[in-house]
Amino acid sequence: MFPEVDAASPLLQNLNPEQGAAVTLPNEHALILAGAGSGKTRVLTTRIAWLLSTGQVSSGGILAVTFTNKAAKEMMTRLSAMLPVNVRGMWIGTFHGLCNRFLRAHYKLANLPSTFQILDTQDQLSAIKRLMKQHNVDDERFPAKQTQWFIAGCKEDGLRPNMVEVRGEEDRKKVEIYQLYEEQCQREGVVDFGELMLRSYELLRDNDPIREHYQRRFRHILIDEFQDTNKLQYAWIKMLAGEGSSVFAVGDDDQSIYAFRGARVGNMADFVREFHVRHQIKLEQNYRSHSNILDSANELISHNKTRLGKNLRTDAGPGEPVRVYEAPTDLAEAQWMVEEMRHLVRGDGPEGGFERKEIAVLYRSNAQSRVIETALFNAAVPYRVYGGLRFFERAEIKHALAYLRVLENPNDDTSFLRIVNFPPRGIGARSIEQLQDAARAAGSSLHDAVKSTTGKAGANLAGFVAKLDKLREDTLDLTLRETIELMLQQSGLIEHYKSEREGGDRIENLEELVNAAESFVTQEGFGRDAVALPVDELGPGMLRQSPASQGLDPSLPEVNEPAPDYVPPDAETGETLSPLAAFLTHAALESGDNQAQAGQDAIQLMTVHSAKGLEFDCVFITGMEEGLFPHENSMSDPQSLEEERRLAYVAITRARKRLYLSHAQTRLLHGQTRYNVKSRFFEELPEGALKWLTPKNQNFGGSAFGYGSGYPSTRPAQSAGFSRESFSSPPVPVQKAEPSHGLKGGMKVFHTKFGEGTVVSIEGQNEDARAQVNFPRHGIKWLALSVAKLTPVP
DNA sequence: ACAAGGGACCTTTTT
DNA sequence: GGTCCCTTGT
Repeated sequence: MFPEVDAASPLLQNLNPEQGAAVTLPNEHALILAGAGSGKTRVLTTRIAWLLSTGQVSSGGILAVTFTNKAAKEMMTRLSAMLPVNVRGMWIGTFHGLCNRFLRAHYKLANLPSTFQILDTQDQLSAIKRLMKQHNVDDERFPAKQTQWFIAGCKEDGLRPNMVEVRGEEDRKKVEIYQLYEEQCQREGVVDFGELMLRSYELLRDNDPIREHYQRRFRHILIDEFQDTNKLQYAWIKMLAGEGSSVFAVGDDDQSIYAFRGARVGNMADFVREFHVRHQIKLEQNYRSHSNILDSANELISHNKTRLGKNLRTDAGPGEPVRVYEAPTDLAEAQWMVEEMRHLVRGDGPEGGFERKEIAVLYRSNAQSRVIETALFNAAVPYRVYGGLRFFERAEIKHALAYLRVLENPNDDTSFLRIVNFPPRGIGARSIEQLQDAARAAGSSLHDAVKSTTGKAGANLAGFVAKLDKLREDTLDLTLRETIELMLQQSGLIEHYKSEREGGDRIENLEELVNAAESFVTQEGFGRDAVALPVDELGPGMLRQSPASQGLDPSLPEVNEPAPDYVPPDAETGETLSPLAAFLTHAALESGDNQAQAGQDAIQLMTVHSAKGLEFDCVFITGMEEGLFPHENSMSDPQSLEEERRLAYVAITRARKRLYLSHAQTRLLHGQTRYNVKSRFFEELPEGALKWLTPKNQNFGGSAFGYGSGYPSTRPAQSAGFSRESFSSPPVPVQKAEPSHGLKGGMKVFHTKFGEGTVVSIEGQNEDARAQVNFPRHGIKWLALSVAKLTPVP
């Protein structure tokens, strides 16, 4: 009688055999190795749809976890297109979003106030700085950034202060700060991102009825991007997986690029071992790229030693070769690219015209985007840069949110400090110090300590708090929109930015905040993630889903699941958050879209990291140079070098039809000209799939310093002639004798470490070039020009 | 109290 | 080169 394959067969129609096998696996733990472009999201969503439509589980019995809000949304959208199911009520979301939901439902058991707010990375850093100042921690020896990294790292490993191994004085101090930080957060009723995970995990671990309840409830746990899970997330999954649950983990070890933030690829192997996984399926059929691109990716990644092993294949045919370009400078690289793009967009090549939004420029680090932006800007080509500040991270928005947070929770000292003198109202550092002393003495929040302050400073502070308290009262009966509007007026934010010269954009953003709140309340049905679970969602009503009663397609089968014998106490109240609190949570968990002009047809610029999961017809990977890609900080350690290689693999597999790899001989970085050798990754690509647009080992004539004094914005584009095969003409003509570094004996040069010196002699060519330089203070040195930072001094 | 200027810093990023 | 943070000057 089960599974009802007939009912589900339309779902399976367009799947290849491996995908179909993955979707219809029995109710046991499974690991799906899903290569780039192999239809991973499709398999995940179809698996859920298949489980539901064959009556193996009700929608309440599914837990599906992703890393990003975008991925979670995508999953819900696709799922609701496949089945008439209420995805909003389902437990589909990000790790942090779901943990938030869980903690909201059980805030008492988790020892949190019902109004707890979430600290983002910025908030966390300022909280740590404040704490360190208060306890006179030497910020030379313990930089706040490093402390933040330490605390986040501990939490990712599931370690509370008392569990951290202490080896030496340094460690002891760090742990002490960690301890103090925890106490501060608890006092203020705030949690950071790591805390959302850790506290959820601990509640599951320590509370048997709760754990057993959720274990019984979630029959199927599906994890996306499993290679990116950290130690704590893996432990959390283990807690939730009970006797009868099946964990369906989907991931790609070759795309693991987040080790630096705690991701453990090893979780995949651990999962297979600890869960006794019997079903492993590889999805190797790629539906994205032509084979020259895929062969390049396969060949490159085969140089990694630690792999589970996987080879992508395609039916799409070889397609075009991967084009490789070498430029004399980063500026020339950018200009060549812009010229190439113009042809691509116009479509005067063998391929038809490409849309601009189907062309992406990828780079290893954000600093590289500037030259490219300059070139695009000068050529009047529309472009869009990903990354950077997002909406809810902008200063003016953070200020506005801080006002709202203090309304919601007066004990939130981080927010209080952010706004106590913003806009300026005569409360300076001295007053704030006094207030902090008073608060510490009384063991209270800053807000509550105000009443015990005296004098002129006290009067100012009292005035501020009175204003806040009045605003809180006045907004009690208002809608979210009205609350925000009143706050914007009363806080003086609008007025302050009006008087500022550059304040126009900021005011626009603040107005946009009102819109964001409005659409949050209406469209978003205000905050799936932020609302505590209504009791029926945990009760029998949810577990014995009755599709008809929800207005759903009655063909979804009834599921016979045991009614829960236990309902968690917290959930009984059916308590929900105020719209304001819900909105604040939303703001913290979903930092908002990157940029406004999303719909525009523009060239896409982003780091390789942010390109993960995306695909484009045409991809330029720029700055393929030693020290940049692979990054210099990752070159010495074999492990991180492998991660760099995976990063390159991710970059290559973004391209559907056309791929360019480029590098420059010299590059202006941090205000210094650097001589870079082309990336070792070029040697790891199949020669047959490549097409060198520039001679493979050429030597550029002319001075590399020709542009050193500043970027001439109107440098003539190099590409005049355009051949049918490739749009590019050879770059700067090879002129002859003068070597690429442009150094000559007798020249005065500047070195960052050794200062000014005189070139004595030069030896070797290109990457081997070395110069003998006489430094008055350090003597005569031999310097490898590909490494040393030498700038000519006029 | 606050604005303007000097100096160190500088992978990758989501939540 | 650009940003953030701290110091200095009014």
